Amino acid sequence: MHSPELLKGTLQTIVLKVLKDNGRMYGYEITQRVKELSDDRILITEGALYPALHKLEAEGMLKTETENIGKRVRKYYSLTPQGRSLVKERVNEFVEFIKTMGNVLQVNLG
Amino acid sequence: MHSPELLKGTLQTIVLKVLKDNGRMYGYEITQRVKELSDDRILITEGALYPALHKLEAEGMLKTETENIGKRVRKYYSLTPQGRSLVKERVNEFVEFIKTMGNVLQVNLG
DNA sequence: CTTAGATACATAATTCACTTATGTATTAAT
DNA sequence: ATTAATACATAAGTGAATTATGTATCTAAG
Repeated sequence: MHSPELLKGTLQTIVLKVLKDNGRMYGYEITQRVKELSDDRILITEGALYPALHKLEAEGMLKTETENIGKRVRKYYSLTPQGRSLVKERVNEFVEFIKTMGNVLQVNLG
Repeated sequence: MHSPELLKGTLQTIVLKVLKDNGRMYGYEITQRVKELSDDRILITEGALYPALHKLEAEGMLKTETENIGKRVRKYYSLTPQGRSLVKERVNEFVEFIKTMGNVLQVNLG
C-alpha cells in the first residue's frame, strides 16, 4: 500500500482515465479495476469515490445510467465530451508534475 | 505552476532529498533551490516549510545550527543519520508510487 | 438455514497537510 | 524613502481525503 498522502489529488485523474480506457463502468467496478491495475497498492475508499463521481457528474464531466441487476441497482458512469477533454488535461498535468519531480528529486522515473 | 493538489504529500520528500543533495541549507535557501530545480513550477510556501522543518527536527531527522549573518540569524538544517535513512525510504516510496500510477494511468512516465 | 464476506450504493463526521494571512526584522535596490 | 527580496515564525482557515455509519442484495460455507 502506498502512503495515502501521495495519493491525494490523484483520485480524479485515476477515475477519469480508468473510465476513458474501460468505457462505461459503475462505482464498485472502478475500485476493483484500480485495485487490479495497481496490484492491490491503490485501494479507493467509497467515502472518497462516490462524492468524487457525484461532483464530476454535477460538473458535466460524467453522465449516468442506472440498471437493475436482479433487485440491485447499478449506476453506470461514462465520460461526456467535456469529460474526455478533462481526462487529457489531468493526465498531461500529472505527467508534467512527474517530470518536475524527477528533476527536483534527481531520480530517473519510469 | 503545478496543481497544488498533486504536490500534497511530497513536501517532506522534497525537503529531505534537497538537503541530502546539497548538504547544509537554511529554510529560505531550500525554497529557492526547489524553485530553481523545478523551473519555477514548485514554490514552497513558508507556512508549509517551517512547520515541516520543525517537525522533522523534533523527530530527530534534522539537526540545526544557527549563524549570524550581519544582524540576521540563519538557521541551517542538515540530515542526521536517521534522516539519511528516511530520505532513501521516502524517495523509494515515491518512485514506487509513480510506477504504480504509470500502470493505472497506462502512461509512460519518465 | 444462517452467518460471513463480497457486492453496491450513499452520506456525515473527522482529520491533517496544506494555503492564506499575519507578524517581525534586516538588506539591497531604485 | 519606498519597494522588493531576504529570513524567520505561527495562527486561522480550507478541502480532499479517511473513518465511520447506514441500507440492502447476493453468494458460499458449514
